[in-house]
Amino acid sequence: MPPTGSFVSRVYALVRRVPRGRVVTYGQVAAMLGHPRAARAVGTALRKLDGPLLGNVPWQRVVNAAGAVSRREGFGPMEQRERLRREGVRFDRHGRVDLERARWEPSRPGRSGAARERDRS
DNA sequence: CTAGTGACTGTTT
DNA sequence: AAAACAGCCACTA
Repeated sequence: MPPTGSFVSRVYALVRRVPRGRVVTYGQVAAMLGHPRAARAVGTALRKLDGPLLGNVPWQRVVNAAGAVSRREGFGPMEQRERLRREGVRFDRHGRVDLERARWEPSRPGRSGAARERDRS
């Protein structure tokens, strides 16, 4: 387990708050934690996810600035894309998410409420 | 303390 | 649109 209060544990804590069907970017997470230039370190943190945390941290909801699933060692982006699809996240033909629509921001209302009203028009 | 190591990102080819 | 580059960073050996 990462030390309480460490950058890594704070990344996990934040990602846990991302709702189903919504995504955030590495850079966004870094910025929200007060380290706007630590996007890469966020990826490093998620890469080390294991044990019980794997089941408690919705790591699939973190994508890169282009809205795509980043490449990594081990397994391909298949699993992450599948997990997101299962939550209702749509991908375009380039395998990218429409961040304008799916990006989650704590301040911004979710799919229910004002946002739905806004999208109708 | 020094040197890598990437689930990153904005800029430039 | 895609690839190469160059900063950036927490973490690890």
